[in-house]
Amino acid sequence: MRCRDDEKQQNIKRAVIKLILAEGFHGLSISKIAKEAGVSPATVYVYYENKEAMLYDIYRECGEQIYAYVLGRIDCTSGGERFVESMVQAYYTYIVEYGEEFYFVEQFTSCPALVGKCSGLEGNARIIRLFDELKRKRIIKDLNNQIIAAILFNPVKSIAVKYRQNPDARTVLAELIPVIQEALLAD
Amino acid sequence: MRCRDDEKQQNIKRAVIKLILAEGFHGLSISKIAKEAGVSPATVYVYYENKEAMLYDIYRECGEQIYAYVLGRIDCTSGGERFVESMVQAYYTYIVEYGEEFYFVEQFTSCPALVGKCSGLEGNARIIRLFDELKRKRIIKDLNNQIIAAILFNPVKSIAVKYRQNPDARTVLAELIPVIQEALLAD
Amino acid sequence: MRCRDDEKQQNIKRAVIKLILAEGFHGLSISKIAKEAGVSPATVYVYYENKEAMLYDIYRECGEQIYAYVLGRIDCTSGGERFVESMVQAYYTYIVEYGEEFYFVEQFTSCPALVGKCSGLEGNARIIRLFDELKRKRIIKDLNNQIIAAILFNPVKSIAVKYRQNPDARTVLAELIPVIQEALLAD
Amino acid sequence: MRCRDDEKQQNIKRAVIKLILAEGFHGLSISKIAKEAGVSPATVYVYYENKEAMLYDIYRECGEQIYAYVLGRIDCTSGGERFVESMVQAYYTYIVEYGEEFYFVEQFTSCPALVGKCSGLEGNARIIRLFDELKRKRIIKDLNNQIIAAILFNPVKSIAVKYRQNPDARTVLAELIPVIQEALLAD
DNA sequence: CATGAATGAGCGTTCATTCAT
DNA sequence: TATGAATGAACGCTCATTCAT
Repeated sequence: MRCRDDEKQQNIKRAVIKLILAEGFHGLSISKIAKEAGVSPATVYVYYENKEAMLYDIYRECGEQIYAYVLGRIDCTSGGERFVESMVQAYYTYIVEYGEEFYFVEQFTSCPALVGKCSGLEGNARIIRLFDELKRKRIIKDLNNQIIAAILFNPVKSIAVKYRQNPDARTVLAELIPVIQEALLAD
Repeated sequence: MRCRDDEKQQNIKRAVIKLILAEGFHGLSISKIAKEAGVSPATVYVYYENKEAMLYDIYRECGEQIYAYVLGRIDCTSGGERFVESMVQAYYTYIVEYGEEFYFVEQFTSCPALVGKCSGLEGNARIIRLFDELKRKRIIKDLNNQIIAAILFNPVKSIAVKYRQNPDARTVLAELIPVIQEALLAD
Repeated sequence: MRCRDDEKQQNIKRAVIKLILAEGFHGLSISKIAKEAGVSPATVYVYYENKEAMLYDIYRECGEQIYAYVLGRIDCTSGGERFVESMVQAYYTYIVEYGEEFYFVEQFTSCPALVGKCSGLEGNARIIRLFDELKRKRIIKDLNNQIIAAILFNPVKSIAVKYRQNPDARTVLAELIPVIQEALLAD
Repeated sequence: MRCRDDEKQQNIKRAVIKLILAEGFHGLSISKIAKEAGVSPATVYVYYENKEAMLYDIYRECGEQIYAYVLGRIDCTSGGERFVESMVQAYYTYIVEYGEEFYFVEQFTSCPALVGKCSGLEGNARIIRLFDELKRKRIIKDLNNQIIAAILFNPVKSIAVKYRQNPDARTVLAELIPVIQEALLAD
């Protein structure tokens, strides 16, 4: 018998991510996905149980990828300032390099109807543990984790979005880093 | 074609906002809207040219409403600390009181396919002018406006979303305010 | 506004009945029905909630029609022999004249998956009451109603089916009537 | 292509018969059959040329089985009354014991679109020959064979269906037997 | 202005069947 | 022989929109 082709599933995943950026969750359809992925609509159902499960699955993959990317590039051993800087840089680089995945996760996350049916990401728990550790070591202030995450990620995100493919972005980022450092790091 | 101040149009608008929260932009349909609003599908087209125009229109209304709400509750005359505090409080209160409108705007905004076809909101320009003025008065640091906005709004937003209807929210908010003040206010 | 067109619903009904005879319940599809009825597939859903409900509805109409037809042509006032004769003739004539409706009901009835979700026909209760009355009057034997109905209807049915459009049918029917009379009538 | 006496083919056959009872001919699909039979969809095509041929084949097997079962249990040597009684008992027992097969044949038979493409069953010819012989021996009346078959089989069938798993069935059957005897047996 | 009817196009999904192993 | 992958076609149904009143 023919064997499950991992490349086909990758094509489908890529098609979904690409189309979501171009047309949003509304405007996404199985037949568009199939056409973009170069397979038959029925083939999609070989790899995913249904559309909803497919989106959850891809969301999970992309969501975890973000955390893995950032966590893999953080420098936690050279003090708080370096920690913030490396985190911001990593997150910004991720958004620039993986824009499509990023926007997929963004749209999915900001839709309560979608994210509400989905359990939290594993990567998020890892970040929280990291924050707790850094607080214990008195590297960052003893703040609510939600606040830390919000200050650390959201401004970078909004700059990355606004300055998409604008060379000034790095300058703005350089301006942002000390602000975050001042806000989060213990004296 | 328009007939503002009509109760029917308000019903339609409310229906859209409610359904978007419950089911997302995907899953929204004219017939669902009509049913929820208690009108005929054809009636929707009396008030809006088509579905897309309807969404843009409602987005614009809701988006401007946020800025109007917050700008109307900011205290700009009692120093930077009070400015930050009043802004955070106003934004948080808005999200709690107008959750449906907030999520509608959030989802719309995070969808490039939608927001890309829409010009910026007027309220955003007013906020930018306010920032510029506060920078000129040396009340807030001379930072990129995108950074200021991101630091001011995004953490509040993520707390409001996470702590939805949780009484601890106000405590967390109180913790957040000094962090933002430290980050943004000129010494 | 445009008004619901009763003729359209009749066309749909006729299309269903015709197609069921030609192709069976399997092989029946909304698009075939729509084509045969000269309407759009979507129009079918103006008149029926869904395919299943449509079939139940048409089944009920056709089923009751059979009972109404036969009950309207029975001669109950001229003794048992005339009763049996008139019943047999009426039922046979119905099958010949309304073959499509008859086969629709037959197929529906013999499918447990379909008929099991459907409550009994009103006409059946009327027939049972008639049997009870005839038994009380000692016109027919005091037999289980199921037996009476089976002897009265099933042989006619199987002859009508086998001799479809064959002129010998009437001869065979004439042969059948006394057999049924002997079987059911009180001495 | 065939490989009779194979357990896989029996599983497929059983799956078809079971599913037809549960869901009707509409609602039957190769993949459901395969799942129920514990084989791959492709395997079905090893044993049957296509879906239609499979149904015809199984119908033929089940149809002949009924005749074989009943003919094997008839007592033709102890007079007409015993003949009718044994026939009724045999047929009833078959329906109770092989309900799934019975309903399969019933549904198939009552669908002109299916049965019309299928030649008559061999068992039917044997029954007809038996009737002719009994008529020649003046055991049963000289009636049209269709009538005999209808009176002999259909009432039993309708009682078996109505009284499915109801202990009263045997009582009703006992009531039916003399009626049939009176109707069919020569004086 | 307001409507329920009407629709062609498209939806997500499953179909019967074939392919490659 | 037996399989899971693969598919174009079709499924039942809903869509955004227009029509006739």
